[in-house]
Amino acid sequence: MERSLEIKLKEKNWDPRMELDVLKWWENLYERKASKGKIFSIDTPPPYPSGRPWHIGAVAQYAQIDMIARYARMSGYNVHFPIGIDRNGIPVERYVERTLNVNFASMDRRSFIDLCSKVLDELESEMLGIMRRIGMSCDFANYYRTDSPKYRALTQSTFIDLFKRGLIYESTRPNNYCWDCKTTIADAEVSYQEVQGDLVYIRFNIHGSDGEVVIATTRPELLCSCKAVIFNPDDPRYAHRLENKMAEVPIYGQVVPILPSAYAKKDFGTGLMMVCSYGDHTDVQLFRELGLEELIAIDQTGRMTEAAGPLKGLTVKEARRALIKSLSEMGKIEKIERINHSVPVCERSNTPIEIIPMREYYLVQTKFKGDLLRIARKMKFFPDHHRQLLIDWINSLKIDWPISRRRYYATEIPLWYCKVCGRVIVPPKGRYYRPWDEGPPIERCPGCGSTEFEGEQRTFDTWMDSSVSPLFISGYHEGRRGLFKRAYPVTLRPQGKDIVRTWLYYTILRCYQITAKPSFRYVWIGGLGLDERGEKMSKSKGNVIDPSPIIERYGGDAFRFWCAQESSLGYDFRISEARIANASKFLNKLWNIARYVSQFPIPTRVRLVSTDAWIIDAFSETMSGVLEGYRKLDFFVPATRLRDFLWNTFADHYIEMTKTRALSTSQSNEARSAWFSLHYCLKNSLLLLAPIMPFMTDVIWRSLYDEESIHLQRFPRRRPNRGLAKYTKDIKEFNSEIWRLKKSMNLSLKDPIRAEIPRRLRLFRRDLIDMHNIQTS
RNA sequence: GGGGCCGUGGUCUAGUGGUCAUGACGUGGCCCUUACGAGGCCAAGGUCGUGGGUUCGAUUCCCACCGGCCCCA
Repeated sequence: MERSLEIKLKEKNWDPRMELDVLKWWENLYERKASKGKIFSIDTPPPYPSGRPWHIGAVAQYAQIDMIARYARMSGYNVHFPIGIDRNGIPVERYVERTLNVNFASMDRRSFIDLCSKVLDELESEMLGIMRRIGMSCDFANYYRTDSPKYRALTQSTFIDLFKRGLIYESTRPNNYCWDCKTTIADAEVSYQEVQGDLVYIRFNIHGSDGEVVIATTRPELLCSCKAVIFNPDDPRYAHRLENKMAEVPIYGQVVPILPSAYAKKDFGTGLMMVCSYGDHTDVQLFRELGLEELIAIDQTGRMTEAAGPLKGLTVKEARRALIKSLSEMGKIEKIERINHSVPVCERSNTPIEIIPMREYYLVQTKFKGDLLRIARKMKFFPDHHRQLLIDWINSLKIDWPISRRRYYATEIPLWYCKVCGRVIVPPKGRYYRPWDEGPPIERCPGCGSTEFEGEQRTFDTWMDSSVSPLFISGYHEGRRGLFKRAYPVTLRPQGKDIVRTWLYYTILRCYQITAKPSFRYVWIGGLGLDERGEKMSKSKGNVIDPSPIIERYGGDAFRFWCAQESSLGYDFRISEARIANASKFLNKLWNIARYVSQFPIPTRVRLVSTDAWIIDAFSETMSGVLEGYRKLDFFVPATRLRDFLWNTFADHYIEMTKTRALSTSQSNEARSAWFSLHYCLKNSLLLLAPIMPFMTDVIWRSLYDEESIHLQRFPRRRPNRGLAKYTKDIKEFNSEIWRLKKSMNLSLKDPIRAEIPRRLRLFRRDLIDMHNIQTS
């Protein structure tokens, strides 16, 4: 039989538009061959549609999560890869307020909810479109929404359970309050911003004497709520001298104790600190410890209260300015310093938060710290060192989790109150309740028999919803005997390191409270996508990159390959179009390697020529590194190892060394051995690259090797090693040497040259002679 | 103030207690070489942040410092 010289891959270059046909061909792919293996379930992060464009770093993370799913499938697991969209909470409300110029508080609740829902639908479909386009293999047909009645019913059911078990309580205590969002927020939702501010040095008279003390503060407007002054007991300036003394607060005139406390920082300001309700968390702590009586200086609109006397009705900023003016007129200001300090802000609106006592519901969490630390140590982390992020956060918890919010687009707290006796009505779990819009599930109050009820107006912190995603995806709400029994704990939680203290922490807490088990076996923590200079992307900085045009230009595979080879697991990575463009060159290289190989028949039985045995060994060596990288769920390793092998060894050296044999028209063993090895390396490389570059590998695979998709195949196993990989370096050096020599002699690469083949490379003598057209003596 | 990560040719990035430290981009030169010019070959370019210590030997381990990023208070 004469070998046909036909190249099976017709297109000279890989065109990303070819991916669109592949997408169509893939429809219902995994239904064709359901795996019977063990369940590998992935708690895919439900992305939050909070605006356009979607963060390109997030898209990169989803691409990597898809690689995990594909790797697990090709390793024989029965992969559960759901996809949901997180639609609850403040971000969308703020997006609606901003883009449509409305305010939730001054709108009909139902209309506002409709607006949010509509906006979410639009943003959601764009995100789903991008996910499909980059080749994600999650279960799009059954995608879920966290604002669906089914999901919200689950959130409410878990709340009802915990409420009955006494893990939920209502209490009035100082809380982070954002007057801009008009709601309480949890510590996890507070971030810090470095700002310039005035450090005001205020003179206080010492009561009953002529002496005075100077106190530095950045919050002079809180003077009215000052209830104590503290100094550090180790501070020689004040110890003994100020003990048992009282201070007179300027303007307001209250006389307050001067007390020793380790909270006073000796080197800040004058070392004296005024304790007010409430400037920061230290104040909260001190009021509690010293048993001081709080005075509310700032109200829920961010304005000064009655207690502030002449400042009443002013905003915090106005009050600060006005107070400084009065103090200085009275000669009570020693000096004002400009300083940089960090202020706590609401992470949604960037507004400085105020600490205001509010009545809110709390979920008990502090007494679970020990259990959660145990779980954190038990779960396997990829990479391991990111476990510390979780442990540090758990250790830093000091108060229970405030879970009620005064917003609209969120899951409702499913409670009613009897208007007469105030009894709390808890509904049976199982369905979705909206107490602001519907009556309670009972006719009469079991306490007093009244028929008048009031529905709870507040909603949940959105993390109350997100934190039960492992229960939702494993079918907890459909009964504990079916899927749930096999699919929980969930195998893997993949997510970004920026939401360890929220999503990861809250999930572990909530699922432990409900199931008494860890929610995951493995936790995979990805790094953050930064801009090309290594800075965080943000709309205000103007350095965001829209993923859509980039993916359209370079294709899903190029995008995926880029993000796999961009940085190691868990480390932040930089994003720039130039680097994506560069990564895409490898696709073209692989395509052309495959084109070249595609012209040869695929022999089954051959006696390997030593050059061919060498490349198979070199490939085996690459493969073991690749598989190890996959086991660590770190795609940097497989991507870079395979790129390096295919480009810098297989194409540059092996293909060139074997062209004479491979392209001969004979059916000799020498030719067939080369064909076998060319196909062997290509075929197995395709399998190993399939999770990273699902489009092109499948196109090549189906053109050359099989009618069925590459994604329904198993990963290759290692071959026995003949120990020839050690020659790789020598071969490359020898080839370089000859190329350099020819260049220095001004010869073309085809021209004959006189040279000796080193003894070390005698196994490859024939091929080296043919490759370089060497004339030996 | 505490914690984490990082500092490698102009830029970005691997990596290792031990021969000439990886690769990419960029730069310069050469090349129609039976897949690939989105390519091939060759070349220039580095005191592996600074200082000290452990060691026969450190870019790698330890300490301090400087610088960057992130998180927490």
